[in-house]
Amino acid sequence: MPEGHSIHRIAKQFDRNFVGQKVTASSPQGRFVSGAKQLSGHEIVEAKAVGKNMFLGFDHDLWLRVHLGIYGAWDFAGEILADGTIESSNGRIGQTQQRGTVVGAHEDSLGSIGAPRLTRLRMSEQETAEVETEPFPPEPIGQVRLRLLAERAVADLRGPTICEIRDAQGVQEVVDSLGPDPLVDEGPEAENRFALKVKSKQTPIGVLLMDQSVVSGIGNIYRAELLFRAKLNPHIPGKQLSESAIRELWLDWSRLLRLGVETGQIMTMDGLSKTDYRKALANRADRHWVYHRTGLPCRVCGTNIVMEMAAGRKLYWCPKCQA
DNA sequence: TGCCCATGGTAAT
DNA sequence: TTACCCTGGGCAG
Repeated sequence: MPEGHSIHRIAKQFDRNFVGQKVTASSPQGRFVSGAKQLSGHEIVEAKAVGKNMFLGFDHDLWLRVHLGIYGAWDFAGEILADGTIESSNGRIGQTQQRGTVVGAHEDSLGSIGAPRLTRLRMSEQETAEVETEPFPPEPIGQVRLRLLAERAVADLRGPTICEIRDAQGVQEVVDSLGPDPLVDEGPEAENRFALKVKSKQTPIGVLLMDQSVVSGIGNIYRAELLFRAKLNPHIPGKQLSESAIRELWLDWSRLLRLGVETGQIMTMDGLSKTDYRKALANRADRHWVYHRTGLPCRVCGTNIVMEMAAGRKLYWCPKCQA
């Protein structure tokens, strides 16, 4: 269920621990045997994310395209470097109530990028890390579609919607079909592309934001939160939005995506006190303005948050703030 | 233990 | 619009 920020974090993870290495590829589950055979023995030369797609480049013009869909996840194990920016000011990471999050002696290995530690790291819509005690490489857990085994690190892919081999041109075709991603397409050109597209559509903005050919990486949480932050009624057709409102949406998405990549969380509430911010990082229920808050009072005006289906997904919004 | 739900997307209807 | 893919967590029983 990861939105764009998670995919960028996963690509970074590959960049840190796999780029420059030859891997042995296999499909323990048996559903990607031929693909794994093609990749096996090749060196990973690049990892990049565009929206919710991740592309791993191998030598000899081999590319792996992975889309995690709603269930997918990557499990990393071995001597891997993890990104510790979710560390909060009191030096602790994550929340001890949440199963599998980082605790105790392991904290410092995630607090900064330093010497590799033996770790197991699960990257999906949430991230969990723990000290690995098994011998390396560990037995695959669950239905592993693809295992990429390097000398000291291993990555297991489970439950993806898409897992396929392409060449560079095939990758470009996918990228061309996607709307701009603020972390890939920086600068005014990307913003213009987004604005032009939105301005040309009669479709409600609440639907457009979920359309990956309009803008990349926004999922159901970011959609609801972006609209609330912009005080926009989700039903307004794209072409009826003011130019400045559209550009502000793009800028806000850029901000939130960067923050999400930094923290590993979909953090959409700003202006919080340090205490509240820590609470929000630790507790999903305190993290959003409207998402998943049907019937609860709006955090700004007290009006009950409503829910309706839009683009086949649940959309949450405040009828007063977003009138 | 077994259901329901989920931060996606596609194909069939 | 609906069904389905496919996995795991939460929660009712």
